[in-house]
Amino acid sequence: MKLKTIEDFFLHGHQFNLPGVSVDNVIFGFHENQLKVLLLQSLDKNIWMLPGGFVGKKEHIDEAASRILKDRTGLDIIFLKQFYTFGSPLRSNNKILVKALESLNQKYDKDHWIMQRFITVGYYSLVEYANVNPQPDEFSSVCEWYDLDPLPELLLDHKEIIYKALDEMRLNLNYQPIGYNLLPKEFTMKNLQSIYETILGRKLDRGNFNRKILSYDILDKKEKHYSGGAHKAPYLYSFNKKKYFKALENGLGRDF
Amino acid sequence: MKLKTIEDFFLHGHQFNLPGVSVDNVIFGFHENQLKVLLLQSLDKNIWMLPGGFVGKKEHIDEAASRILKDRTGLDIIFLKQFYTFGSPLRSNNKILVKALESLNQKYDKDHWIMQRFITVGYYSLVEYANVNPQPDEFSSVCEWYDLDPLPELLLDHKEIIYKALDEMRLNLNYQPIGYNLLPKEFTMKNLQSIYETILGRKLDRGNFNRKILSYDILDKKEKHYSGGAHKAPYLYSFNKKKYFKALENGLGRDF
DNA sequence: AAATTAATGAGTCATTATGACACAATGATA
DNA sequence: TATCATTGTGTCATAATGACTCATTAATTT
Repeated sequence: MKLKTIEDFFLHGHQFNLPGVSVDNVIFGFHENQLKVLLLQSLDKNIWMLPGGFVGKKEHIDEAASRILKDRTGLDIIFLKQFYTFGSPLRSNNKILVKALESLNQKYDKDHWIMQRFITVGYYSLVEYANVNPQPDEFSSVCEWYDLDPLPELLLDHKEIIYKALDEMRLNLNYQPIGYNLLPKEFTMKNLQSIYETILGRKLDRGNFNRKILSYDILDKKEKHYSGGAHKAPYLYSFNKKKYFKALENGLGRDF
Repeated sequence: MKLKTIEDFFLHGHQFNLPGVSVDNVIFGFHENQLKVLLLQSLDKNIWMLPGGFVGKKEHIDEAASRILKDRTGLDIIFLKQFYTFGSPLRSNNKILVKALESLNQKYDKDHWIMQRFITVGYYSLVEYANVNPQPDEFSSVCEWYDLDPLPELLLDHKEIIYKALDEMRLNLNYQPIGYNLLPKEFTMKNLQSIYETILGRKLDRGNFNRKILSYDILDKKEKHYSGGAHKAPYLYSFNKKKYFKALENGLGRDF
């Protein structure tokens, strides 16, 4: 089979005219044993949305995700995981963007790329709430942490994206260690357990959690004990950086 | 923070100019206890590549993947799984495509979308070798099954894509049933075991495999026995369609 | 027709992983 | 000094896993 005319190919039963590519970040924050998610409020104050943006011409999608994360949170180089790509044609013209453009007397005709529909590559990360100073972007008035339950009215399929990210993050607890960027250099086993419990949304048995985590062999036990709290002083642990990142790469045991 | 000019936004430290979106399918074929992968040979016969294509203007990316699968194999509605999105900027201008266009005196300037770099959403599927009649597309002369080891020289990062697909498919054996579209209505446990062994690339214990699969509760045991082979006749099984697709949706147990 | 053969069905058994729970030790607080 | 909540450690029953055994059986051979 040979190529006849280029139109033959492009219009072969389909309207080929490329959708654009954007990135949406689901940034979970860990605060007082609660999961929050970072959201932006549109300029007209009606709708919330995930921090996201277009992918630069010569930019790796992973870099675009990092850049957006940094712009919204000030955070650098942290664990960002691509979890799914959303490609429904209903993810069409970003009405918020179009509105914003119109309000500034910026108009683009239907063929301009900005008016096309977008494919969105989703990334998630889990960051320490206190380290973040949320910054709104050009299309939003507010950027802040929001409780996962209940979520406000969200743009397009952003609610679906958040739930999918949560599912994937939970699944991934069985394969990859977590907590390195969420805990101080030295921490107690209870601190770490709280993170797992918060993500999973359920309590875990203390003894069994201990056994499991220690079997991963990514922690160093300190001689020092924590003091300051009431009652018996727990041991302090730190992540063994080398083993942690090796496990992040190669995976761990399974199942919580 | 407010939007000043649109250029402000688009050029805010980055060259925004959208990459395009394409889909690449990694189609594994199961034949005589070997895994094959469907590849296309470029018109100039130098390089092999994965079947792929652009995403239509109003097309869901999942549909684009299905369409490409159907065009290359004639197969309809089978299990296609999105596994990763490849977004390196080095995935630039498809030289094969450009060459093909030039050879047909089709030229496009640098700004035409077809000359942009592409983001590729990867899908994989596992199909029955014998059901497929491979069809080359407009940019290829040959479409055929190729052994996984060794792979020929491949376009861009297509080798990486294939290995990633294989990894993901193996991981997924722990979560989703497989085999429905690979086996006749009635089959023996050995038939099914062969599929798992082929995908995993290692032998499994017969008794343990039996126990594990039956614990999934997706098979119906037939009263009839298989006859035709030498030696003791094994039971025949069939997938319980309802249970199978429920498990495909909700997941099964873990670990092989 | 009987013996042979090799794959099957159905188990056993040791080891490991998991979930639920128990209890003594401890260190701040009363 | 006694209290008390939390911690470190361990037990125990159950489930899951990996390696293996053995009688059964249907086609093939003798």
